[in-house]
Amino acid sequence: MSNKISDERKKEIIGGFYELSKQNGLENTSIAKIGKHLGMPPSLIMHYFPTREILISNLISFILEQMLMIYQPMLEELEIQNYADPHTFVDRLFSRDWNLLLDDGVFYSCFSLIFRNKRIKDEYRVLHEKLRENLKAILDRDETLHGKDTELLAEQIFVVVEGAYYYLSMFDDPEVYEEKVTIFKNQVYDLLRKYEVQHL
Amino acid sequence: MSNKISDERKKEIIGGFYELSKQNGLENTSIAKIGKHLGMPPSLIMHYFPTREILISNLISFILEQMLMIYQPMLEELEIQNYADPHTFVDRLFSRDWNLLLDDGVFYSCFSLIFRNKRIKDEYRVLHEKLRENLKAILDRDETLHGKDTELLAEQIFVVVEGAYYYLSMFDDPEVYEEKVTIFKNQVYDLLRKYEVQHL
DNA sequence: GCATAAATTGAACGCTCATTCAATATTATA
DNA sequence: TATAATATTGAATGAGCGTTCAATTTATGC
Repeated sequence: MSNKISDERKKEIIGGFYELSKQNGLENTSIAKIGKHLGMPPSLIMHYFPTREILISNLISFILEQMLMIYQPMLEELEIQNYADPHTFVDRLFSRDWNLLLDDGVFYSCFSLIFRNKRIKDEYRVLHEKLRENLKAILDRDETLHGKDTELLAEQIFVVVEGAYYYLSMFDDPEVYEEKVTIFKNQVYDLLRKYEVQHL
Repeated sequence: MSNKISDERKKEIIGGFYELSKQNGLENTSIAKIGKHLGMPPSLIMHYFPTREILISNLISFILEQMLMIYQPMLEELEIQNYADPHTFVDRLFSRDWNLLLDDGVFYSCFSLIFRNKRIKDEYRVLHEKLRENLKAILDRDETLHGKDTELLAEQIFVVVEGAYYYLSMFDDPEVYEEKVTIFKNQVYDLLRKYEVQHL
């Protein structure tokens, strides 16, 4: 029911903003450049996003929505089988799938804004809590983990995943990269195993 | 022997750059603003740092040097006693000490540049490798860990530390913050214990 | 103390920035 | 079809940006 043209244009603009930020960096992407890229005057962009701050705020919402998409295939599986293998999900977290959804450079540029903007910080925190809650939901359906503190386990798994993402982004050599991925993946498997074993 | 005035001025400029970036963000800190802050014309800044890129490059070197200072008190202890308790060091990593040395906002702003600048990426990677090597050196002097893969252990410890730093920066409530710090600290203790136990 | 080099100044450059505004074109409503 | 609302245009604004340069002050070495 809501205004269709308006919504489409907004999506288009945020998409262009994201694309250019990916190429040239967030700090080098001006409203004029977005306009040129999309073939529209800067004034049209400012019609939909009255200030640059609002524009950035919307880019961040877009980015955080993208992040949640890592669960997309998992949720379908959950619906069909009422179960999803935690190990498979961990593999997925460490695969390149996430990079396909979201550019790391843009992500960390936006992340660095949390330190001077409380609203952005809150938005990031909520996203990270959602990521953990979703993992907890997956863990809760695994019977080997029944009765365990899956909230704690999800927290511990994700802190390794996030540390790994951060650290691995410094390595270009695919061989070294894969070697390190294996280490961190095993580190998470150990956590899962530790919880499973306590059950016996 | 080297030029004293020049070196002092350079330090002063980088210091001012860092201070203003802390307050207003890296992307909002211009050469003119640094000049005004330090009471010198922008042309003097450009005399010592011919381009803004070079200025940023030097800021990053400064920041990474600051990070290594987390080891300062530890190295003295190592020299005196030829031993440093790994648990004490882990506590130190999770304390606020690191935040005193370095502002998180500036740190992550600079970090986000690794994705479009290979030289910065390399510099960050080298720093992180140093952090791990230093921890390995501490672990190697602990007899309960003798003969163990301390390189792997250091890697696994730091990935938790780095994930924790990232995630914890989203929490302002001191109570929640402390609760989560405890979780991640225990996670690292578990890693240490796991390696120690295997020894018996 | 004089020559040379280094440090410092201040004015100026062209460019890009986010933002504004009034005018026009398009679409929706009645 | 007339009217109102929305979408789009293009030109203009002043401020701030990184950078250049020639001139001047200060320090250094002989």
